[in-house]
Amino acid sequence: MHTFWRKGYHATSMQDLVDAMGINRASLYDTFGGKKALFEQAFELYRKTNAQGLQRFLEQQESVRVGLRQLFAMAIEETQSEAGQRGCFVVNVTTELLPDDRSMEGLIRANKEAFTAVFHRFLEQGVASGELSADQDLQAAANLFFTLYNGVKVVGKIPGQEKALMGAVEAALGALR
Amino acid sequence: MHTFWRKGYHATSMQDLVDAMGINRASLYDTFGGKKALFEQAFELYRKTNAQGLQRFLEQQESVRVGLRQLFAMAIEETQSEAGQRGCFVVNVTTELLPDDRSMEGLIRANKEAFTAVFHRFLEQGVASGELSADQDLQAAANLFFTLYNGVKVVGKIPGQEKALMGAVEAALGALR
DNA sequence: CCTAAAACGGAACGATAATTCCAAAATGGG
DNA sequence: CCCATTTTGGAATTATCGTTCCGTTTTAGG
Repeated sequence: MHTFWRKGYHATSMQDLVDAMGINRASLYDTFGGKKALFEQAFELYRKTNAQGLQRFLEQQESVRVGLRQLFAMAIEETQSEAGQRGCFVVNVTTELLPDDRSMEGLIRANKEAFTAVFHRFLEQGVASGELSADQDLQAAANLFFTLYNGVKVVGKIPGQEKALMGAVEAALGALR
Repeated sequence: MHTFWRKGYHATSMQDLVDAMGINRASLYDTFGGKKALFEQAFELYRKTNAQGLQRFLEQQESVRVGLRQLFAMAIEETQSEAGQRGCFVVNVTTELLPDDRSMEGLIRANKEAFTAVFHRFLEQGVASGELSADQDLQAAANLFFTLYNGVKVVGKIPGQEKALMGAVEAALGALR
């Protein structure tokens, strides 16, 4: 999974995967069926792990602003680390395979919807707790944070953008009333 | 250029390029030197064209909010068109080639800096004209709009996201005071 | 018109790619 | 321990890949 994440689908060879997984080439085919099937399974594992991680993180937050700030701070800090320079697997797949490979489109859309739903519920909690005002479009805000998250994972691939990205996040938080 | 833009670097074969450009394979090598060199030239042409287009567009805008709204509306509408589903060449290259291919990093960074500078000057004009309040971090706002633009170009690869993306943009505009 | 240069069509070259094959080795359960 | 199953190491298969080659055709300038 990490190899696909880092190099993308096309630039990852089966030998790369054999090396990374430490199993024999024939076993790899026996177990997974082929490059594409393996890719899809890796993608689905990543997507599920990611969405659950986000959900769990936000469940533990008491303040919407603080929670979102921390979420983005972690994401941004991660982009500056060795492993985090891979960016977001979903984002990488989106830009690499769409629009030509329609087979991934449904999964990518499902991921988007799951993420914005998590953001949306989190913002609703902010309204219920009185932190946020009820007179704003929470759906739009959820879409803003999801889209911004995608942007962060792209721009964060450029080394040295921590401060600029964190500024962008602070500006976006300013949109919450 | 369009082929690299759509398929990415690794998935584009020289035969794809021969077909797209309609010249002989040997001439292609004679003229450009090789796949990588051709890619870099295509990228630089795109980057320059794009940055100049953005500059020219914003120069004609009298209102910051209206100008940014239109800019993003156009970008979002474009993602729903056939040609626009390619997304943004720079974004695609960033996610495909970083972090492994460091040779593109300088160009990608330069592009980021050019774009945020254009946004920043535009916001400054808004302050000078009285539309925007001077007591906000214009650099952070410029970074927000640049990062959001990147996010739009990713999420916009999923068909049917026009409304959601436009909502995200409206939410982000709400951050301007 | 002539001729040098450029472009062409087609193929060769060596490497890489995904997938399959097979005898041998390793594993795990009875 | 035995044996069936799984995994292995190594290679083969077929196709594609980026690059180069070369005789022929086309082009453009004098």
